[in-house]
Amino acid sequence: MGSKERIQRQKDDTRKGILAAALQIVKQEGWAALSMRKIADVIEYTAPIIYEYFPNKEGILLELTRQGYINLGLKVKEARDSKTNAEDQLEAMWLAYWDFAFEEKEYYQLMYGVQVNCCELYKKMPEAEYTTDLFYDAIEKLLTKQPVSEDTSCLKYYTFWSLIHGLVSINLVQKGANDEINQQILRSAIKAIIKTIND
Amino acid sequence: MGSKERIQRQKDDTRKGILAAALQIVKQEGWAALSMRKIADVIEYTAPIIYEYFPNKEGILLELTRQGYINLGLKVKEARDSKTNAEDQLEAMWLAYWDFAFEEKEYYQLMYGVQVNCCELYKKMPEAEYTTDLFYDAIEKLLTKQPVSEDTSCLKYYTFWSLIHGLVSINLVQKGANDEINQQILRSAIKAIIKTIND
DNA sequence: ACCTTTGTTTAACGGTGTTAAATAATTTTA
DNA sequence: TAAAATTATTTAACACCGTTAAACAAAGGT
Repeated sequence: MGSKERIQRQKDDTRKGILAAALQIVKQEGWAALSMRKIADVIEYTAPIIYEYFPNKEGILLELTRQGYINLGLKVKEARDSKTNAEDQLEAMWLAYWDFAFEEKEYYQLMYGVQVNCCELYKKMPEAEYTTDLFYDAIEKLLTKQPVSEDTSCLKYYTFWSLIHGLVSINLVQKGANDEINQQILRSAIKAIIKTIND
Repeated sequence: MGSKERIQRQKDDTRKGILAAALQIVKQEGWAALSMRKIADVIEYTAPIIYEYFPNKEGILLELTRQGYINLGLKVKEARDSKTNAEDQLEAMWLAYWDFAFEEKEYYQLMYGVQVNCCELYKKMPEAEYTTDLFYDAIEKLLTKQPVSEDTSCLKYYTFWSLIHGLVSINLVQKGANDEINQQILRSAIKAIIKTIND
């Protein structure tokens, strides 16, 4: 009965199709325009069929969020492995984070933007922790004062993240900004924080 | 005919009532739960009456945004005037900005959060520029290299704003964070940026 | 008292997420 | 192969949303 597997494959395909359709709509019309019926139109089904694959609309968003975190993690890891020096690694990692935010704008908005439930997100989404851990490790390598206190690395991590996330947020909504200035802010601020990392 | 004025006063009251009702609903149930019909319920009218006072829902949000910018401007100015030293002024101003974000959480979310139209916002909202100008002035006072180039102060302003806005955003969605750590990040980062303001 | 203007509501349109019931297609069983 | 059971899919409906046009009520002016 190989038909069982064929059917399963078809089901997997429609599931992927739903996610792809959602992303396509969002890229064309933005998050506000995403609706179950539009997704159904794209995959050439009617809306209720989607509920055979996802519990509800939020389930779709959650899955896309998960994909986003996995992709971001890969990019950041890749950036780290492209350098040997610890400082260069950390800088490259944040630049990769930055690039991801704009290359995968829709994903980033979903992951850090119009979030609904956030407190419970980290529990449901271990994938989100992976990227965080990468940054923590990189920061702790730069901390000379041993043993590294949890508070110190946490503080440094949040300082970095705040700056870059803030810069990203501002640029995602206020498109008019100059890209050169962004790069200047980004690089100089990262260097400045790295410099003061052992204060 | 003093009744004309009495009627106008009543109209103004219902207009304020609409805004107050909207804010009340948002504070109780969040921005996602705000609807025209709910507002109507609170002010004890039916929904269409709101359209006598605002062109549409966005009009209400726009007015609340305006109020937010005015309030923020006042708070920041107040903070500036509480100090004499230029460095202390700038620090106090950003701390006031920070406090506003959490004291008036709903306003801040509206002003910088789930924004819809942003490119056209600054044209329609001169109030938004007031606060920006305050910060620009404070930053330029600290710049020793004269004449002050537009690019430099812009760069410094965005660095500050990114950091603080990022920190605020993260804390508005991820409530679990420790407030002491936030204050530590905030103060140390502000001081660090101020220190490197003439690099 | 009538007419006009103003204030307010009711009803409706097209849209949203979601669910239950009805139907169509497929597979299993006799 | 024909009937039964299971699965896939759709239709119809519910309650909500923003918004608008028409109907209705109340007040004002003549």
